[in-house]
Amino acid sequence: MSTLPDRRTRKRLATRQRISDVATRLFFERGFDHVTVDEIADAADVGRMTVFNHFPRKEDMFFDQDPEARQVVLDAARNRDPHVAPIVALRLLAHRLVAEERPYIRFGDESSHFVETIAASDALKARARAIRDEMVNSLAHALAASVDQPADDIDAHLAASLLLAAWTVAFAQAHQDFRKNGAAKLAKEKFLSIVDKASTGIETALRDTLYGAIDRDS
Amino acid sequence: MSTLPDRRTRKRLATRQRISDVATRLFFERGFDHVTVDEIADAADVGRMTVFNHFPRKEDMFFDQDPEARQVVLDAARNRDPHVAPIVALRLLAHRLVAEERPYIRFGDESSHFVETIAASDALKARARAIRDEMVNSLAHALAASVDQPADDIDAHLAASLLLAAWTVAFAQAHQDFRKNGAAKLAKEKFLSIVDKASTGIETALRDTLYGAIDRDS
DNA sequence: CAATTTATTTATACCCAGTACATTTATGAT
DNA sequence: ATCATAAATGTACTGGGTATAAATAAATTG
Repeated sequence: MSTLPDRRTRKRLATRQRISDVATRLFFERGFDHVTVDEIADAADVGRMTVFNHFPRKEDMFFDQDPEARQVVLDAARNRDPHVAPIVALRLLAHRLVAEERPYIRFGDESSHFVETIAASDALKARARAIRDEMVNSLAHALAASVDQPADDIDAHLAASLLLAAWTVAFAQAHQDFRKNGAAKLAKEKFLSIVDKASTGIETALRDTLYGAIDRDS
Repeated sequence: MSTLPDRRTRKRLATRQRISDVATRLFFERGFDHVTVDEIADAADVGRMTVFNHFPRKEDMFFDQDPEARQVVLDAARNRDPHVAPIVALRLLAHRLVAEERPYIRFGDESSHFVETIAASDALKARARAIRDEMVNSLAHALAASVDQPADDIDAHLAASLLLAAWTVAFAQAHQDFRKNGAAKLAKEKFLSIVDKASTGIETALRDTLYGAIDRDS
């Protein structure tokens, strides 16, 4: 399948990884806003420009593994069981991700620290919102495509927007719950209960569309 | 009621207004990112520091009349008819605001240009998202207070988040519609149809809570 | 293996938003 | 007229991000 990349590529990836690791450590230790790019460059033993080569924005070092997380959601929208309505498929995805304890929907000390680091930084909060916005758009497109509708279909955008809003609230509340009780199990349950509550409502709003109903012709 | 402010205050407000006017004009002419704060200061004939005195962020000059817009929504949540469920009250507010053609929910060439200027600038988009986020929080608090629940009530947060997500989609789609057809009337109808569709769904999701149901004891 | 091309790293110099701090100037109060 | 206060301003700085070009290392070609 994947052939061994050449030395040039290996070194590039190694450098990138070293920068990411060093940056993550510093961000976690001292907070995003209190670490400068110059410090990261020094600590990773590379030039300042090299850092910006690999990470156009400082925030990209923090949200490094975000692309994979997005892909999981988009794949679920694209490869759903055709007998299950898109909104339902995404609700089931939430259950599966929580059950599998994926790195981005997990409730533990590490991910708590992650969330708190974001909360402490305006720049990170802004980037998190931007990522969510981009996610709304790509999810809307994926949903539309999954029912053979044009990419700018309004109901798809509405569904994507409401779903991600609900997930965001659920995630925030579940983390708050975890910080309070320290019980991952309860946090998970809280997360899913909010997702389920919102999903059924969104399904109702879009019940007359292709997103809330099962395809008739399959 | 409001007594005439003293000269000091009058001058301060005048300076502020002059900066805001000059900045808005420049932003509209050349795009937010292509106007520097120094240019604004020069054009308004004030020192650079004076600009930052009145507007801590460059973006604040653009979203100058935002605070009033927020207040309208919060007031509606607080002073609703007790026989109408909060979510319904906000749906009715949307209808009223559109009917009254409030500056922030209007569909015309001017507001189109406003929207396009935001779309062309990452900084403005980021600020718009931040404002929406703050709005979600204050609306959640207002909703919770309106039914005598604690400020961090989850259902209130869910309602606020879903409602603003829906409004945002509706606003964006209606503006897209207006740019395409140039018909304000159709754009209004599109806005309200999306708001209504989403609101009924949100109401369903929260039908067992105080936000989707009429108070029993009134 | 030597020569050449190509990708990566790096240094230098710059732009711009935003902050800290000190100073001046205009206004209000006594 | 004097004093206190608030607004406007100047200077100097921090830090993220960009443009450009030079240096270095790896791949490719003859």
